[in-house]
Amino acid sequence: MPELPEVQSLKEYFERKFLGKEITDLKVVNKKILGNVSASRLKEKLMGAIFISAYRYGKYLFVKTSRGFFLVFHFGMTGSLEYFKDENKIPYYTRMILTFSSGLNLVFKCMRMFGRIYLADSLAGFINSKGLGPDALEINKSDFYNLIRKRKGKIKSVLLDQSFIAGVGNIYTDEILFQSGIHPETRVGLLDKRKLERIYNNIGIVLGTAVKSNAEMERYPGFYLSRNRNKNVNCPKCNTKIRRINVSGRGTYFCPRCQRFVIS
DNA sequence: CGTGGCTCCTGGCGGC
DNA sequence: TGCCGCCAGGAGCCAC
Repeated sequence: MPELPEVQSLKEYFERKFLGKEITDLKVVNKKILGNVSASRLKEKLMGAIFISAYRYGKYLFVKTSRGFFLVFHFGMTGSLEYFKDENKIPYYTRMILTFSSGLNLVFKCMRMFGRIYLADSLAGFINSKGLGPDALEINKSDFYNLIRKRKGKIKSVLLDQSFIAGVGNIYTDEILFQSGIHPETRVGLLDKRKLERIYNNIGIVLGTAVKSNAEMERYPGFYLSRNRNKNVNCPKCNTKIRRINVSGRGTYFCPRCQRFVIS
């Protein structure tokens, strides 16, 4: 589930906790989480290094080291960061442990093993190698129009595509389309400029609201659909029963009254 | 080349 | 009670 807002709050967590301390040990608990680097090479590169700054792009967290290269986290569906001090209190699903000179241990945890850790020499090079589009909070309106005009298919599939814009996942796509009053299966070619503008604005508003709420759903406004995902509740705006369908293989929630299907 | 569908992965949960 | 199958969902891969 870590989409842009969750990764932003992990970035801020990383900045508060793990910058400026020397790395004294590294244990890869499960090698499956390694993307483009072996456990031995990762250890060799990181031992003695210091994390000096953190960046987020899309759903990726980049941490710059004192040696110039970056450690990159991708959290997949269930990835997260935690720390422990007491060896007896290692979190569940710990896949990698980084120990600092302060005695603090940083944990990359990931129940479903979709998360990955990479090394990168540059931000631009890594972003390019993944084929990521512009960050969802950085793209300007005219670029958004120009890029979406080149796309076909359903609006939800396009918003989910990280090569279109980076950072929006399943839950926030549903929220953006709910707040925009647009059916998730609407073909993008059928969206007029007014509707595209509504979607563009809601990308910024929904993600911005989530970031400000530290990605804690219970703090989202009452008229947000994502607060009650999976809970079989009615539409917070019109009290119609929320429907669940499949769009590009993803569970999709929408209000059939607020988000009417458009037929060509 | 763009798009859609399948697959990976583990655990929670509903149904029988 | 215990087991089966579905669902969760980010993204890589492949077929068309």
